[in-house]
Amino acid sequence: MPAQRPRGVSIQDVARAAGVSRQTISNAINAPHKLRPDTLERVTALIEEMGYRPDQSARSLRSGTRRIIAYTTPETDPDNPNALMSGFLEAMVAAAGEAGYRILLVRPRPGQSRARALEDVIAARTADAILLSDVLEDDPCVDYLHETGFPFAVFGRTGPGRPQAWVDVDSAQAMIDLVGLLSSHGHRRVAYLGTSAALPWLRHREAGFRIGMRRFGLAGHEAFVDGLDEVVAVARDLLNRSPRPTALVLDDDWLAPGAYAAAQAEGLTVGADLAVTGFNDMPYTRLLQPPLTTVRLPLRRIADALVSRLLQSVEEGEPPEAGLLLAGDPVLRPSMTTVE
Amino acid sequence: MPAQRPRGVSIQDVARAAGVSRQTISNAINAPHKLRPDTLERVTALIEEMGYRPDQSARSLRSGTRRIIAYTTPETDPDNPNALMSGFLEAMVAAAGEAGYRILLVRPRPGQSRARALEDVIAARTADAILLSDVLEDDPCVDYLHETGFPFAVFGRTGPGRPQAWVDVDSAQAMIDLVGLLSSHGHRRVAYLGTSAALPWLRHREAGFRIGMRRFGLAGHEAFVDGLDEVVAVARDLLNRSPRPTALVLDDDWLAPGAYAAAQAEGLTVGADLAVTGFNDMPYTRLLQPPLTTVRLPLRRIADALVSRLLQSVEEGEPPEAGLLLAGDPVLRPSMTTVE
DNA sequence: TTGAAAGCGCTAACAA
DNA sequence: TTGTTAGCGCTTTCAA
Repeated sequence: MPAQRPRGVSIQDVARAAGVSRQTISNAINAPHKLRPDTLERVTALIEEMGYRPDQSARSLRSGTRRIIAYTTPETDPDNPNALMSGFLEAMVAAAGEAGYRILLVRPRPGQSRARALEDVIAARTADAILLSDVLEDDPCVDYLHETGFPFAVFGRTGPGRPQAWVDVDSAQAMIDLVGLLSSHGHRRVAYLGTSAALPWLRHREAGFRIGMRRFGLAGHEAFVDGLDEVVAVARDLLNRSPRPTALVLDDDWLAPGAYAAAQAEGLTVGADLAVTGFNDMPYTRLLQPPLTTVRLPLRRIADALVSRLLQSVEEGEPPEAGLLLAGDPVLRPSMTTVE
Repeated sequence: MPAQRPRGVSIQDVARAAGVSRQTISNAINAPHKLRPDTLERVTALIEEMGYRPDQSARSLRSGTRRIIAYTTPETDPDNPNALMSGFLEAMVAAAGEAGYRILLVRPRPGQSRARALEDVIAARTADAILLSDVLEDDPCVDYLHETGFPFAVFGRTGPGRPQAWVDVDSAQAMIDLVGLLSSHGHRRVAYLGTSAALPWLRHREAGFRIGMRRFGLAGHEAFVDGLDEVVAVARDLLNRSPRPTALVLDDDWLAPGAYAAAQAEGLTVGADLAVTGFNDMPYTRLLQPPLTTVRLPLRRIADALVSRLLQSVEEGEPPEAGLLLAGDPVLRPSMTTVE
């Protein structure tokens, strides 16, 4: 039996204290220009003094708007918490906050599909818009949301012929740039170490690597790891191909400690005999010795773009017509080397 | 001018379709035992079929309960995003979800104090309870929340003589255990590398280290770094004291890559000539070569405890009387060595 | 520029 | 066991 929490000051209380109608108080907050300056000032002072804030629920019920963006948090493998999430969320909270929105974390209950959780959010009018990330190419959530017409946006990509309410990093181009950077540092033999999971963003990076290699006329090999334990062995194997590569491109920063260990085991010094590059600019990459050259995702710009699309959908009722691809920024650090 | 989003099916619609009153529909959802089985079944089927979900705002307005926990996200230094946050949030979302609550991320607006942001949450009746983390010992938010009587809980600690609605890791004990572990592996000379920031949890770890050193009769030195760039130099200096320490205890995993590099620069092999231990069990510690011995925080148990305290406050109106200290789990990995 | 009336969708309290 | 009534606090609409 939840105790009935004492309710705070209501619009009525303030109105009585000010000797005006409730409507005047409401206007002071929602449409200040409608009040005479002196009334406005008096009322505003009183609102501040009494600590009045409109009740969120009442306001939402009446106006039909919640000022909340629901974000379905991807279920993270506890072994590999998506460290990126904290940076992305961070950016989303900031971007949404500036627009007067807050982020509500929604997790499907055990056994419940993500689409079903979203259905709950929509039907219960919990949020004004929904944000998705970590979607697969044919994710049913995207179609479901599109059908309902509910405002949503995706961090990631959706295939052609599907709703294009997404914002993503141009991973392929970033990878091409990285290969170009290696080429301009004199590298000719470059190996690629990737993660074997069939995740869209990983495949885009790989594709970018291949394009870059062709474009800059470089030679190399690719190898993929399935899990933590394989990293060092597979990297060593890659470093032993002949002719030996002078650079090792990783599809994710998380592989870097393994790559560094492999180099050491092969008697190579990263940053001198071997260049290594990563992807994502995780915080710890700057602490590796030598610090890792990698690609930084423009999280804040991504978040801003997502929020602006979301709000456009909410306010105009029109979903965005095209996806938005933002450039990643290569970050040059000492793990890069120059080859004569 | 926000478009008036079409409202979905209401309780009225379902009631009409079922030929019963609204109250019966409400009861089917909130107090099923009050209905005759056949009525319940009929109504439930109809609810499912029509996709009816009670409007969150209307429900909240009427019942005074929001089923939301507000979490003020600490403002993260973009240079050092608290990678822990994602793991903690993850656990909180899961724990709260099981209790039927969701997490709302609240960030003070620029220039706004955290206490002020909390005041907004309370006055606007946005949430049923508030969760704080990263509080300092004399954090004004804690006193403010205590005075208001609003349900809240803290991940971290508050000083004696202050509200005790907190759950924390017993960092000191974990550190003592770690030193004990080193002692039992034959180590006699152990160095401590810490972060100089005056954060409570770091000071607890340091205190635990000292207690452990005394208790096990070990000798050693302490040194502190102020930033990223100092790590390797300070660690090398520590390794050069004579007699040379056989183990290096870090107050946080983030120092580990620097410690490994320092060892290498000194011609030492971590896991053979030198033991290194960390704190927090960040995901990448398992990828270091050798994988790092560290302390895992029981995030899920912390989250469960926080949620249960929060709900107790909400439901009984009684704040918890004592803090709860949970044990951290030392995780033994190959960076530990045995000394003859 | 201000005020009065209506009602958003729901559930608590009570009546049948 | 079910239905009726009232009203949570606010904003929209319309009238003064």
